[in-house]
Amino acid sequence: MLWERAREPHAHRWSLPGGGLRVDEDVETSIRRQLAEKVDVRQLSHVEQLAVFSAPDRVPPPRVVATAFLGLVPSDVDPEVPEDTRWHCVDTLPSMAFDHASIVDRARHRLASKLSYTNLGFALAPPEFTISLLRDHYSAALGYRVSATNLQRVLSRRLLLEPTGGTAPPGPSGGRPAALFRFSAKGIKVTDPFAVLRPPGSGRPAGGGGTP
Amino acid sequence: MLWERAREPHAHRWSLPGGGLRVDEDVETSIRRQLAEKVDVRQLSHVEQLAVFSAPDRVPPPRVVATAFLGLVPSDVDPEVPEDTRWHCVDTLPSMAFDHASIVDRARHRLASKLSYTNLGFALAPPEFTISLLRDHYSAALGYRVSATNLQRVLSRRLLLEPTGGTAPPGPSGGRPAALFRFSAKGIKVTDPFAVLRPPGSGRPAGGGGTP
DNA sequence: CCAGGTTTTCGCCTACTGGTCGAAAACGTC
DNA sequence: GACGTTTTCGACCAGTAGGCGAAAACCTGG
Repeated sequence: MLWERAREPHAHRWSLPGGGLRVDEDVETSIRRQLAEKVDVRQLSHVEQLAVFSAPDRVPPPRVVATAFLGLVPSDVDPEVPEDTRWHCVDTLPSMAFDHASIVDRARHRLASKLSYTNLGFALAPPEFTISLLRDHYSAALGYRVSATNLQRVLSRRLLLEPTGGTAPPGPSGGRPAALFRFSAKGIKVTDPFAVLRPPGSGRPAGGGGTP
Repeated sequence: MLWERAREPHAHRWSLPGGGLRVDEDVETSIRRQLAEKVDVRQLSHVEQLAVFSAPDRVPPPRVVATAFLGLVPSDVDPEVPEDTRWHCVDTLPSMAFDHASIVDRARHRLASKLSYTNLGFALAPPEFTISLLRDHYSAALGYRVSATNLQRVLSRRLLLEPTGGTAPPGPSGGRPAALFRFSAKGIKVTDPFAVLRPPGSGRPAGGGGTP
């Protein structure tokens, strides 16, 4: 979501939403306040600090240090934005003001990485979703084709998919109706990473073996 | 590494090294400059932004926003520090000034997480190291026992371990001398994450099959 | 110099995980 | 009712992690 600057510097160029930090708020409160002027903040499914951008010449003087955030909105919400603001496809972004292009770059990298070691992918989808939708989001964020079969198995083996029982109507060209799922958070947040080097004794599920 | 504050507020309490950002430097340059007053900066094997701490009341007025960093030093360097500064064990830290305890907490969490999905573990060890040493670092950072056997296999399967040919002398109580390894960075940085959902066609190593 | 303790290293086995393929199911349209 | 489409499921294979236990290589004490 970009906003067309009205004033100099970089007037009429697209830039990320944001603004100054007030003395009585922390940075997350601040960015949520700034965003509230653009969209309904309750739509945000995830917000996290991205990085501090602080090159002395990143903006014309006076010097400004920016704390950039990564915010996600589920794909089902149709966020209405004010006149001077517009949603863009990340693959076809216009030229942007200041160092905002590199901020977007970092955000895309962060999201793609986190899809691998967290469950952040669910923050991209509505509360109820089909596997195909989820796969499309993964594909878009990662930049390569993802198999729905594999995605479903990997996620359901982690006990993250809970079928709602309902189905979604097929598209205009027919096809089997897709089953609906929701994110099954068994005390897990979408941001929790799963370890690769696990604690000892955690590879052994209860039971097993065989006393035939 | 903590530093004992000389002046109010929080005089005589331990705090993380740091200081004000100058107008002509970015935050990373700044923290490296601040650290240079304490230790030889060339010893740092890794530096990354941790997070911005910005609660309005985190320090007594006037308000200060801090960009915290995570810095790693290989375990073989014995960093000499000035009089007012000391290295502490992270498990037995003294009471700290401001919100610095929560900063340390976050740093420990970040390091433990990153050990799983990056090769940051190598930044904890000297250029040449034994598997046991590496395992000890992993165990300390993760907080649970790690098997040297498994660690070696996992890392060498990723082609990250390169034997130097040398061996390290055994400890005072004997034992087989340990082989020395170095980090084999084949165009890989210690910070590069490895994806769990891989691009299609990457599970197939060249060749394979069988035409006997 | 040999017996016993210690630490590292290697091989084997098992369970789990991810990737791929193809068949079957469930829909729409012609 | 035949055909195209999309989803779903099962099967197969290779790669990966965890867990022994044996062997190797060293030390010390008798």
